[in-house]
This record gives sequence, structure tokens and C-alpha cells, in this order.
Amino acid sequence: MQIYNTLTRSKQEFIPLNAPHVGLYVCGPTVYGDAHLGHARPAITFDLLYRYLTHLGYKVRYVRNITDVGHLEHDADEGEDKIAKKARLEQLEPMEVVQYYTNRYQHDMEALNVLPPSIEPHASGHIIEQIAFVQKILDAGYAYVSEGSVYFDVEKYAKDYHYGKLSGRNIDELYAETRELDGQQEKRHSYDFALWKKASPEHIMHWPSPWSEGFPGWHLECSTMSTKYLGEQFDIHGGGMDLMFPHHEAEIAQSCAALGHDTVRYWMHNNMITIAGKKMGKSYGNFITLEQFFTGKHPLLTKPFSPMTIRFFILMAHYRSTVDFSSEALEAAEKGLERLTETYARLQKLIPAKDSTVDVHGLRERCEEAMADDLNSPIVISHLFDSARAVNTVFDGKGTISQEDLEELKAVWQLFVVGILGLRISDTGGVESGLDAYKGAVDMLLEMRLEAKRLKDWTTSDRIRNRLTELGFTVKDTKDGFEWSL
RNA sequence: GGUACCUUGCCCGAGUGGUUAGGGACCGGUCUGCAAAACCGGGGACAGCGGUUCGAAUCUGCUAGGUACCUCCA
Repeated sequence: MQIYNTLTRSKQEFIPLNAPHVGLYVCGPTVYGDAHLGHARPAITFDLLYRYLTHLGYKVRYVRNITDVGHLEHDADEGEDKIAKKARLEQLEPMEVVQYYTNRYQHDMEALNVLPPSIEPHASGHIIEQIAFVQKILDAGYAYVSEGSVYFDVEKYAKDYHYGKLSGRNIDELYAETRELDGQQEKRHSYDFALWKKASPEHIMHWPSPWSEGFPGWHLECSTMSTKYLGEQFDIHGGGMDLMFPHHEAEIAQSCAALGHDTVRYWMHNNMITIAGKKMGKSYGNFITLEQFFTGKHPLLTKPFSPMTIRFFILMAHYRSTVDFSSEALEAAEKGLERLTETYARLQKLIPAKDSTVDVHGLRERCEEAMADDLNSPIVISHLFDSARAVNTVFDGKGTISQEDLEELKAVWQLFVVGILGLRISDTGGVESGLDAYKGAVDMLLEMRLEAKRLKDWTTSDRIRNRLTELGFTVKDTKDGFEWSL
């Protein structure tokens, strides 16, 4: 398959280092607040990649971290740890906050049908490894200790390696731009970044280290944990575009400094979700949490949107494009998904004929081709819609499909809709299986309605349909029967 | 200011130098007790101005508008 590698700014053939094994690392959430729509994007993008690589036969070790230490708050005077601040405000143990939001994150991800990663390591659980990593960088001569903190020596590093190769920045510009910042007396240069930070007295999340009682720097956990679980060289590192600089650039520098070589072979970055053209983010205060989408409780939402609608909405755009949120766009996605879902249910009921009048050939190949081209999910979806037309034509009795074609079509839908796009749809159009009695009862009511219709007893037939509609069912008459969903 | 990127029909959103993306909405038709769904058909587009080319939405230059990163951020 082809993958767009941010490092080379081009699509490249993906060749794993140790096939059939693939190492995949993705930057996970900082657990100090509820996940919003922006968090769903990388989760779903790399879930798609994970599912597709697995489909291709690779054995993927997917590592997605939980950041629970180290990130600094932008307006905090003393560089206070985000989680510590929130914890003090709410009078909770930091770990209690971490656990609370981790649980909620995982709950949201499950709702979005995002598969759990193979390993979900916490930064706080890898302090020892991070200290060792800092020591390695110190030993290599690319860091210095200053008043209990350890800083990465960007200038020294830039002499031996290419600092800025991922983001396209160069050190001279950085120097010109960041010299204005104050409060950086401990550092030799403003663009140096912390590997280990000495904790201030009011800072409650801290650990002992050779340099001070403190906490690891912002970028260190990813270098440390990716190396620990995927090795000194691994295949793919993913994350949001906003992490390219400084986070991923710093990661590259740290890893090269400590190990003497690059660790990541393919860098993949998903684009942002915007709202009215602006990036949706915490600092803009314009984000909508996933929970709010699911409940519809937000002024910008006209109604609740199911997790699958959110997932489908995100998959309808290519992961490297920005996607603009609006209630209208989401409603359009919802209707599209509904059409796909209903067609899927009908596909299960089709009765094969001697031969096909509809053409379903090449669907599998076209879908595979789209996926292999840097995960082009919108194209996959467009092919599925094309074949939906064929399914509905047969369902309407206006065409036929052979046994062989039908089986192929079912298999392709199962593979791409359910397996790769990860759309959780049931074969009864929304009702979970295992409720046979309940389904039987609804079927019986509709059988009675059918009988009433035969007798032209429209009063009874409408009464049944109207009552079912009131209860939340959707009833649709078909050529010689009915179908329903909840 | 620096760097990167974007601008497609009413809306969302793909795209290869020459052939229909797709979805939603809309209009017409078929089917139907009604409704819903489905199917068939339909219109419309590539920010503006130049250039390269037999031919450009697709390559190139300029202009306009917008976004992201440079500070925590998916």
C-alpha cells in the first residue's frame, strides 16, 4: 500500500521492517478533560489503518499512549502540570482524575467502534524508563543539567543531525522567533526543551530522579515508550498535524540523540476538524465533546448524533483534509449512513437467481485499490454507494443476482463496511441480535397489518403503523411485505 | 514576520493533464390505498488573471481570500 509520509512529503510504498510484523505508535490523549470531536479523528484514522493493515495480513502491534504527566499549561506562571492543577481545583488525587478521564475516553472510543490498541501505556507508569532515556541523551552529550532540570541542547544536536526535518523549520528561524520569550533563564537557548523538569513546591505530581524531585518533559514519553514497546526502529508513527512541531520534531531529536539514528520510518498525520473554518480545540474553546454529540446537548447541535454517524462523517473525508463540522453536514452523513445500513440489511435478504442483470464485478478490487492509496476511505464509500444501487435494484425486483455474485457482494460488504470502515451496523437495520422474541412480536403485528391491508381495512393498518411509529419504529412497505427498524 | 497548506456545483466532499466521483438537498418520472423507502432521469463546478500544452480543475507564475504551526493542543 501507499502511505503519505510527512517526512518526505510524498506517498511511498509501505514496506514493513520485519514483515509480517508491523509496529504502529500513535499519540493518544492527555487525560484531563472529556474527549471532543477532534480526538475522534486520529482515533478513527489510525483505527482504519490498524484494521486495514490487519486485513492485509500483517500482525500489528498498535501502541497508543495515555498522557497523564508532564504537559504544561500555557498560561501557568510556573509551568504547572496540567493534571496537577485540575486535581487541586477539584480536590482529587491526580491519579483519580487520570483514571476518571481515561475511563471516559475509553468509553467514547468503544462507542465509536475504535478497536483498543495492543498496548495503552501511561507516561506515569514509565518514569524509570524515561529517566534512563534522559541519561542516555546526557551521556551522548546532547543535554545539560541546569538547576535540577535537564534540557535538550538543540544547537549541539543541530550540528550533528538535521533538526527540523519533519516540520521544515530551521534553527535560525526558531532562534529569531523565540528569543522574545522570557522566564527561560535556565536554558542556554530559548528553543531548548525540557527533558526533566524540577518540580516547584506546589507541584504535586513528582518523582525522584538523579537531578531533582520532578517530572519528565513534554515530549519524552513518546520516545521512551515507542522504543520500549516497538524497538529502536519501527514502522509507523501517527498523530495529529498539530503535533508535528514541536512535539514530533522533539521526539525525533530525542531518539536520534539517544540512539544515534532515526526510529520512525513513516510519519503519518491526520488533519484537523474545524468548526466554522476554525480549528476545534481546547484553547479556542469551540469544541464539542463526544458525549455532547451523543446526547445532542450543545447549542450548535440540532439533535443527537449517534457514534456511528460521527464515525461515518469522519470517514467520508480523507484523513489529510480538514473537515468542517456543521450540523447540516452531520445530518447529511446520517442520512447517507442510514441508506448504507438499510441496504446492508436488504443485502442479507436477497434471493439469488440463475444469473445477474446487475454488475457487481470489480467492487472488491476498486475498494482495495482505494484503501491501498493512502487510506482513501471516501472513495471506498463512493464505491459502496454505487453497489448499493445494484442491491436495491434487485431488492425491488427490477433485477436479478446470481448466487456467486451475491456471495461475493455480501463478503465484500462484510469486509469493507463492517471489518475495515468499522461501521457497526446490524443485519436488521438497527436492532441488536439476541432479541428474537421481541423481533417476532413486531413481525407478528406487521403480519396482522399486512392481513388488514389485504382486506383493505386501512383503519387497522394505519393504526398499527402509526402506533409503532409513535413508539419509535420505522415501518416501510415493500413489494410484497414490509421492513422495519427502530 | 517565518514555514506549510487550502480555495471544487445549493451544502458536504473525492479527483487523474483529455472519459460520470460519491453523499445530502432540489426538480421530473416509476412504484404505491396513503406514507416511507427504493429505482430511473435531470440540472448545475472547479477563487481571479496570465503562462506551458493539441488539450488543465489537475503543471507553472502572480493576485485575492482563508487555515494551521511557530505556545498546551488530536
